[in-house]
Amino acid sequence: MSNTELKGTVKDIFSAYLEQNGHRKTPERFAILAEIYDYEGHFDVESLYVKMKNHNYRVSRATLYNTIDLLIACNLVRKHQFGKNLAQFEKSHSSKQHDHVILTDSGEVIEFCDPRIQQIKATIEELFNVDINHHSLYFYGTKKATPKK
Amino acid sequence: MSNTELKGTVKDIFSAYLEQNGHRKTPERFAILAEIYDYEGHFDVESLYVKMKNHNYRVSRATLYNTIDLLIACNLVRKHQFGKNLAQFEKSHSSKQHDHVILTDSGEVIEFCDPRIQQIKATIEELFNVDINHHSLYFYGTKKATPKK
DNA sequence: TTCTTTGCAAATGCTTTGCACCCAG
DNA sequence: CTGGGTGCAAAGCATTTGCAAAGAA
Repeated sequence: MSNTELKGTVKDIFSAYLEQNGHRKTPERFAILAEIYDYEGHFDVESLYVKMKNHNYRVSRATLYNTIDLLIACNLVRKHQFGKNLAQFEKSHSSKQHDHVILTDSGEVIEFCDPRIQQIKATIEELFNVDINHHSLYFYGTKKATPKK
Repeated sequence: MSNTELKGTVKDIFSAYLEQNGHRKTPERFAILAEIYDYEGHFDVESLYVKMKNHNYRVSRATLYNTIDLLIACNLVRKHQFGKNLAQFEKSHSSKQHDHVILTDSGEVIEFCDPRIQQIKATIEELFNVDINHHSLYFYGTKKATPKK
């Protein structure tokens, strides 16, 4: 699957979401979607704002926040708060479900996958009679002084 | 173990931490520690501020933030960001390690424990050669419409 | 045309900072 | 004494809101 096809899919999902919820399909919304899916890792609103300015696209921060909320609502974007006051975001469609290790000294963020999370999720749903929509798991730590043997 | 003894222990831990790090043992710091350990669940800075005002203790918000940072540094307090911009805190000493389920419709927070987290933690430490200091796991969901059978 | 969405700027609200005074060591 | 700590108020900064103008349906 090429990147172009992927983007097409994502655009369709967003388009369908907007339609089903009586929101208008404005060029700003699709331009923002495209810029976000151009990111590889995490980004914050300010960085996205600058990125679009550099691409000569005129958007207001208000519209960015507004559109990101819509994208979160249709699961195309995920929001993170790595302990800071600055919200971080990342695309979530067709990127493998993953969680994060944050190195508190360097600020580095490592991604990982562990299937046991899904088992815990199933237990929680059963135990508390809830439907889990999504989760976030962060491990905070530091690099070991001793090298891996 | 009585609550009084527990508080004594906590006070000693904080006292030792302050001493070892060249911080002064001010009455404000211990008063704030006591108020925080009087909470059962989560709290935010504003609520703590009001609580201390009501107990006729005069503190500034600046001191609250400052002291909470110290308490986090010696693992007596944990910080949470339940997706909001408002930081939430809770005492962490001798309260069983637990994680949270957030019901996104009602805002209710449920606590749970699952030993599999520790297994995942061990895997992560080995895999990435890191020391994990702590973690946070949040499940976001809603109550099931159908009642438990 | 109608009414949502946008951009801009002002407002909000949590948190941090500057500074003079205070007090623990 | 001395330098870190405190209260207070002002400043910072991410995010939200108000409003007139734009444009999707």
